[in-house]
Amino acid sequence: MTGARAPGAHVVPDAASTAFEALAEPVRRWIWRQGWTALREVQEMAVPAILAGGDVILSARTAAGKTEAAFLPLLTRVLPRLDGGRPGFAILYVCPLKALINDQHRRLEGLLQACDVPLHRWHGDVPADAKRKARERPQGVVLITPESLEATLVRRGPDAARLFGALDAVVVDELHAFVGTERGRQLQSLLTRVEVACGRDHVDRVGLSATLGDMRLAREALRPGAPDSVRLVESREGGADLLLQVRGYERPPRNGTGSEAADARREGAPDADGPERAEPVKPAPDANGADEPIASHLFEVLRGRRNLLFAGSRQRVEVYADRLRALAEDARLPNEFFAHHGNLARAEREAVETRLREDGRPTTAVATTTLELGIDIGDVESVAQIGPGPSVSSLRQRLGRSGRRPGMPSVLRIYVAEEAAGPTLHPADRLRLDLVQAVATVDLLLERWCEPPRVGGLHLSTLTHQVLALVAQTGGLRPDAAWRTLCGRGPFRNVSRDLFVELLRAIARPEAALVEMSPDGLLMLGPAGERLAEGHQFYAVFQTDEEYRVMVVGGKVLGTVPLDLTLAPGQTIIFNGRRWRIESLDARAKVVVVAPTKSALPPRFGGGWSGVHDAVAAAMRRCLSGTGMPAYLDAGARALLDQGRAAFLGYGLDGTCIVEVGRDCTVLPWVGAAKLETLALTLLARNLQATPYGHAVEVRGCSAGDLRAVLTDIAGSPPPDAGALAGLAAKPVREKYDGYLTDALLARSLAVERLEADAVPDVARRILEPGA
DNA sequence: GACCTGCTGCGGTGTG
Repeated sequence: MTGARAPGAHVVPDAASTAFEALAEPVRRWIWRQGWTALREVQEMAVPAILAGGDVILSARTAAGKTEAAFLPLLTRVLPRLDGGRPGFAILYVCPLKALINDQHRRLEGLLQACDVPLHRWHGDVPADAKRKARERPQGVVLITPESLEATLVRRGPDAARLFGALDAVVVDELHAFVGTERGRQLQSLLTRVEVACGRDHVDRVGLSATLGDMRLAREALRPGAPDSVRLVESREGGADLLLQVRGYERPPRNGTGSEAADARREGAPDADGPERAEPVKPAPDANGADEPIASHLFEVLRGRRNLLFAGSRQRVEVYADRLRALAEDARLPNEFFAHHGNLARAEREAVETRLREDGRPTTAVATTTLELGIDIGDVESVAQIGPGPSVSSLRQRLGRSGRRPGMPSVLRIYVAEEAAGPTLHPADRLRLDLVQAVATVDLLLERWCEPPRVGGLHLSTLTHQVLALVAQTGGLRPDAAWRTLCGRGPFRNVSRDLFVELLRAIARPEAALVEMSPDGLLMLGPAGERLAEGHQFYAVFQTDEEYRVMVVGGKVLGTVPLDLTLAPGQTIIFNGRRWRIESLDARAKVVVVAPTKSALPPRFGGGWSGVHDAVAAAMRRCLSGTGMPAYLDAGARALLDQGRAAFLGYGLDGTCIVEVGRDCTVLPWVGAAKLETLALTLLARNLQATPYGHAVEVRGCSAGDLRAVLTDIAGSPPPDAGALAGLAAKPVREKYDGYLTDALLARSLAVERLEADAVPDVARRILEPGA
């Protein structure tokens, strides 16, 4: 393991606390009773900033005390005003997870009691009776999800002014989880709608966040249109030392001829019923199993401790949880390895979280990104990861889960397996791009760089939803009033009046029927809009698919599996880290009943490849063209990097970005996913068979010379028309309400959100002359 | 070759 300085250096706070003196009497008394000797750095900094009023972002690592940093001064602000007895909540706290609301409720209960301020939980699992009582006597602090806030506005629009008219501030927790997403856009819109409904010009917003790559984007996210008015409180307290290792492994070559194996891999499951393929391609030995050397090393270093293992996909979570459990059984040890992902039942996941947080026994949670979020699991001793991971910011979140105790380092191990070299290995595989991506990601983390969220999208699906919600909330309004609330003052700033009218026309078409105009010029819900807005599934803006429940004989629900999965009685699956046989299946009730068994295969979940940021791709090229060997690589990883660099030079990639493979070409432009996708569409528009795959664009049936000629023409031409390129894309319907829009609107939104047409000539130039 | 998040109100019946 290699020591390296983690992002975040120690900062010594001022010894004398004027912040403490500024707090209200009951708040100070509560602090005394906690036995705190001093306020944490972020709290010292937050108190004067929040007492001064205005919008504020508090940024500090997990467990630095951000929640108290916000609530100590906010309570100080509201306490003098509570005696008047005016109805209405004083503080609205919004966060993305029900589990986090429950955590925060536990955490704030004592403080709020000491101040004699009511505290309400408000989400789908809270009994309707408690919510009714909070609605009847709105006072104090309410902890709510965006969806429950949406439901309140839609169902009780006329009540909004009474509930929220007296708000002193809104707290947005886990701000980074909202930036650039559909759900974040909905939340921004909700906060504007609350202000408008109450006739308020401005209600202070306080954003809490652990990881923020770009502070300007975070400020814009908290107050769209006025980022400069948002003050920033950034604490760097508590950065631990980092012990880091990247380990490399070679797995045995796949069966079948090289090209066949590569095709099968590229196109997913082998297709057995094609007449031209008499024998299906045999799956590789590891296709459904763990890499055995990785599993044994994990078992050796993780057992007996408290760890998180990020396995990369739900299927790999199941595979490794199952394999590590088996290794524990072989060693006659009690099991300490548990699966944790989004398809497991809440009770199963909570059992793992509770064991990590409260139980002294050694425990490793094998997880997807579920445990990156702010759920309280205490401190862990080490973090391990299989594969390069999706992004730098994700790696940073994972790292923050360990090394939280004073004097304890953060420990991170990354395991990368690449296919052993053989005559049939594809050039892209010879470059060892998984290992190179892991190195690039780690290097950028050590440089403290982090992907900025992708902002600036039109989000027309969510705008459609917000039009329906606003009409339902108000009972009908003039189109120009809707535009002013949602686009003029609200977050849909890049939607002009003309584009808004085009959207209204699209969703008013008879085949959509979401809205219609009343004779006196009011925007009303159409028949389909009424049905949507009345439904239980209306309040969330993100898309979800239907799934089967997995139930053990006797009735306990383990979790869910995708509906399109081919499941039949007699088949076996690995689920929740254990092996099961399917006993029966009820398609109407969507239930799979299972019983324990000895051997089984892991279930398949959906998914795809989302690619990397431009900066990661550029760092990958620097890594391959360099000669230095990072100190954090083990012998296996060093060998893989040597192989990748030899291949890089062998293909002449220091002087070109094109590798000719038989009658095809592989193009490696070292750019991120959006530029790669746009380049492929540009080539497609010129009648070349171009497909983005991984970090490359593959061009079928085209010589390097012909491809160069086309790229020379692209480099010398104006950028292609983004809308026309978007029209060629296969999947324009991506979000929940996209299906109601016209092709023209979908192409326009895709062009803005996913493509970078303006960059295409430059990308073509750099492919032709990489050194330039 | 990926991951995650969320959800109302009412009417019927049963119980103390």
